[in-house]
Amino acid sequence: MTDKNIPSPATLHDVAKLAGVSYQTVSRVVNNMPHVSPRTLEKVNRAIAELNYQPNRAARSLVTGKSNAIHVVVFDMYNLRMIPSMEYAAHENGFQFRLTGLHGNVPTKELGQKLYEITTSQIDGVILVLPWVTITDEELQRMMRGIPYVIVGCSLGYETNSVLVDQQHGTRLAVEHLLELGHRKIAAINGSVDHYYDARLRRATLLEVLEEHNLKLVAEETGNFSIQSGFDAARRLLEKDPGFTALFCANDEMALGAIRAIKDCGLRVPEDISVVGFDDQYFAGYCDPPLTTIRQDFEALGAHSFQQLLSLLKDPDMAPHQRILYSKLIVRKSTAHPAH
Amino acid sequence: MTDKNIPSPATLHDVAKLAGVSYQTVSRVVNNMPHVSPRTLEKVNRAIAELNYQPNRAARSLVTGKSNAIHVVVFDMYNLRMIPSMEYAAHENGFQFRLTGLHGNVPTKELGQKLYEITTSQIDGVILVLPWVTITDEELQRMMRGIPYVIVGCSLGYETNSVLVDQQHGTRLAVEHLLELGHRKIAAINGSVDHYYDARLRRATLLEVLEEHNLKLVAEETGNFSIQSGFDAARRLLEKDPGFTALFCANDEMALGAIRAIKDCGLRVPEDISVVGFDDQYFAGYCDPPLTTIRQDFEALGAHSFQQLLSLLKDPDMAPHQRILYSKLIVRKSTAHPAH
DNA sequence: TTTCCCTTGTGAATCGTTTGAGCGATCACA
DNA sequence: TGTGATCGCTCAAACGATTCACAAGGGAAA
Repeated sequence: MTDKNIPSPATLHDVAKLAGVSYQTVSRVVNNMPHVSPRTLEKVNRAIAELNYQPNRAARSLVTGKSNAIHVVVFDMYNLRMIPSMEYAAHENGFQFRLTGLHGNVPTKELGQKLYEITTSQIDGVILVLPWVTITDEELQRMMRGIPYVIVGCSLGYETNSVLVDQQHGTRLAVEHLLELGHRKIAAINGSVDHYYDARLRRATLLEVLEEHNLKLVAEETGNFSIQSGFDAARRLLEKDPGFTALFCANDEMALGAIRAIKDCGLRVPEDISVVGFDDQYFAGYCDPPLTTIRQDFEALGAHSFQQLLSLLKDPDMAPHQRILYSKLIVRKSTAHPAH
Repeated sequence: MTDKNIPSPATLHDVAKLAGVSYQTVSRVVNNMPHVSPRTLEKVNRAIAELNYQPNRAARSLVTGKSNAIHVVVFDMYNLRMIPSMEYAAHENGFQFRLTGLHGNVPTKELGQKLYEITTSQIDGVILVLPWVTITDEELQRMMRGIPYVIVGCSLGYETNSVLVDQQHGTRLAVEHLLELGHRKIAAINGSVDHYYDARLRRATLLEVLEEHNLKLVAEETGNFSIQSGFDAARRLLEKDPGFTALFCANDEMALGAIRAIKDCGLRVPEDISVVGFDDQYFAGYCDPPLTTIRQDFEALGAHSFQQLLSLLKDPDMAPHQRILYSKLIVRKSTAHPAH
């Protein structure tokens, strides 16, 4: 009924007929192939514009085996902030953007199934946002069946294209900041070391830097990166009362929760306890006190990962490399000299 | 070189050969069509499993004109929190998830171009996350070329499938809460009424409720929903010093910024000024003071919008309807009786 | 005028499916 | 035993592009 008003999209033939050339020639124009005179080019382009012609992606995909689309696989929707920048970069470069989120701790087999579906969908490239590493480079490479891919957020070794933030550098900045302020009794709320690559690196670096100064972590709890878990973890730390003067939190959300817990105990931040976060989430500058933290540029992470995929698409034989971004220390009001 | 190890995906023919039947029969099996004997079904299924067969989406798409995919168009990546729940629902139901974000204030023509590309890509359905309304129902309907779609976040009238949150109800809750506490001098930081449907409704309802109590807004500023803009707007309000005791903010981010500005002036929240936010973002319960706000269930919004699209896909002649979600008041510590 | 290249058209094959038509074989019923 | 109907399966034609090889026509250079 209403369907009558909707003309089915124009095809190559329609354009050809209107322009008075063969559909072959139209195909040449559409694909920017040589051997077409300016005059016919003009005619064809006008016909294309008039009919509002768009090549049928399915047909094109079928014969070329390509799709002009990339697929992003995100685990636990780990850091949504990367998504818009990836999406933007993809469309800017003429690629469709497809997304799938994996939930919970995905076993390798299920991941394999998902990747099989994706890699057999004529997709041009894949970005894997992997917060952990329960998979080897070889396994992944096999699963990807020759489709170009880049990994974001963790490293599987130098043989794999990846883009990541140097967690050791960032953590070092945070810890050394606390040390310079004079803190010696430092506690931490870490993320799950078993599940998160970043969490593991941050924790290891924390211990390493302390060791360099002949110090030990006075206490430690683990959270799941949520505000609530930071709150709970800080409560546990304070109950044990190990007398720490500074608290290193593996992300801003947990730092926010921790600050609430500290205040609830009648202590002040930073006078009694200094708190550093990680990530510089958009609320970090506006909580109370404004959070000293390590800024990670997630937008850049997303944009770079697409760029790397794009390079790989253009030159499939490109030597794999890792792109490392560095984070920086943002000093605000949640850290100060210890009272002593 | 490495390509040798990657077997090209199996086709219907491969499966057919292995199972010893014709490829059309395999097609029948794959598509759960009747008229296939249990014995051949069994044979074919075993062959499918053995070859790890996945139908070629492009080929299927080409002939059916469908894609088993939905496309979500988000303006300004307005509220990312809806994305994961949409994505999840889509994949749960066997649909691919494609995403495009539109940036800035997109003119209708450009929107039309984007939608043309999308609707001619054999997509099954579209979800439009539209924060504003510079387009009419008819225009949109024409642009969608018969592809089923639902709108999220604003209403284009009862003829259009949409799912939205009742902004008037939520705003009323917030304002009446302030009035019940005894506030009479209320100021507001609104979102841009020209650009956002929600902002317009919230502002209008705010004025309406006040009017019902024979009150007027004592002062008003406009922000762009960012923390910084809330901070700036609050500064301007305080400079003018209209002596308000309560501040209505059109979202939590602006409320957060406003609280910072208020504190910077040496005033206290809620003792000197009560603040209500909107949305109940995840940080709202943990800022200082914890924010009284209106909770909007964005996850439900995303899930429902997919469900509505799914119903529409199953029955294209379904009568259009609007699905309204209600928000609720979350009272925390940022509001109190006025000092007088 | 001849030669050659550049432009364009012709024709056909191919990509991996879906889908309606059609063809035997089976089976119930009279 | 003859007649349809039904069942299980196969044939063959699309779907809309890309990508060959090849030939015809035109214009410019020799």
